[in-house]
Amino acid sequence: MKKSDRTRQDILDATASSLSSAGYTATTVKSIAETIGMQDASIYYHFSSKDELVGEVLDIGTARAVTAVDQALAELPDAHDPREALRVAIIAHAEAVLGGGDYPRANVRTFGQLPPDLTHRHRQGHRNYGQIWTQLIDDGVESGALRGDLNRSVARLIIIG
Amino acid sequence: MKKSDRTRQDILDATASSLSSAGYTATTVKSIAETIGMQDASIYYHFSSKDELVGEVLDIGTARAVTAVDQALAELPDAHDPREALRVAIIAHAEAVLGGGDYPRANVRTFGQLPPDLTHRHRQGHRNYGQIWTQLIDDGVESGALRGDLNRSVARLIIIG
DNA sequence: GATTAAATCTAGTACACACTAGAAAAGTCA
DNA sequence: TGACTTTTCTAGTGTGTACTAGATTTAATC
Repeated sequence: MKKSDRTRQDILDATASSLSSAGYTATTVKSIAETIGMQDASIYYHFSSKDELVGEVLDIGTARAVTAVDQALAELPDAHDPREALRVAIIAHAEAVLGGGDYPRANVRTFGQLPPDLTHRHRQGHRNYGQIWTQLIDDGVESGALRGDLNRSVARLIIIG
Repeated sequence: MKKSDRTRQDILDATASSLSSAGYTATTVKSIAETIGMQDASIYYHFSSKDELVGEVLDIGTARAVTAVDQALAELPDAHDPREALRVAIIAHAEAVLGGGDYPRANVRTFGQLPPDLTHRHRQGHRNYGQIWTQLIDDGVESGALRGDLNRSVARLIIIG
């Protein structure tokens, strides 16, 4: 039970690395296998398809971004300025995406190049993440800390791309 | 000599459309041919390879963006504020990229998913375009209209992505 | 209208890719 | 060790892709 877990992790790591630097198409099952010194067919003992593997990597990436932002917000004092909340959230997000390792970066790098199935499968995860930001922005507007006439969707887009 | 030019244009248009909406990988020679009611093999009478075709589309796209920005700048009064120049340039750029048709959009959509050869081939074109912006930003800084402590590379990145 | 040139089509090849089946090896534990 | 399980490998299949060769049709020219 141990060996399998380690190998599985190696596969995930190699996939995240390749996705984040080379994108979806250039990330082949063969190239992943080569990175960890395996035959490509052996990957399928651990994952039933390339897209299941990629999907898991992307899920981990969004989960990490969510965790990073949640944690940053949790560390705020109880009574905090909505602007301050937005500020630390933006920083946490940027750090996760830019410097937080391959998993969150894989999401950004492969955005717009995934096959329809994968795109659809992860829409929910993205919606959940977007929800956090919608809330932060709404808080800011309603408390008067942010201008009420800003386009909230656009603001969200600018922040999280 | 006439028929060929029209067909060639049709192929370019169909390719630009597909690239801008579906990206590089999903844009197959067969799908392009189908769009204009041809067999995929017939494309090769007009273009020697998929990448030559795609390359031409991308070249047209960057050329249009350059033209749009140049033209906007040319319409400024002789003595103009560097900030004003930057402003009209940004607007011209955004209009070209977002609403200026499939060719400029193809560049944005396929960014980061092109095969190495194509990426390399268009680096010069991108550099030239970036040069315009570097100049605009430098003008702004040197005339004192923009803050001198801003990171010019980052500023350029923010504007043109 | 006949002859030549241009343009497209039919019918393939070659290759890279995801993926499968079953044999072989490596690991586990009595 | 020996029986059993887990993991990996060898050797393929099928499919979609870019691309080619040569026949065939369509357009242009005399």
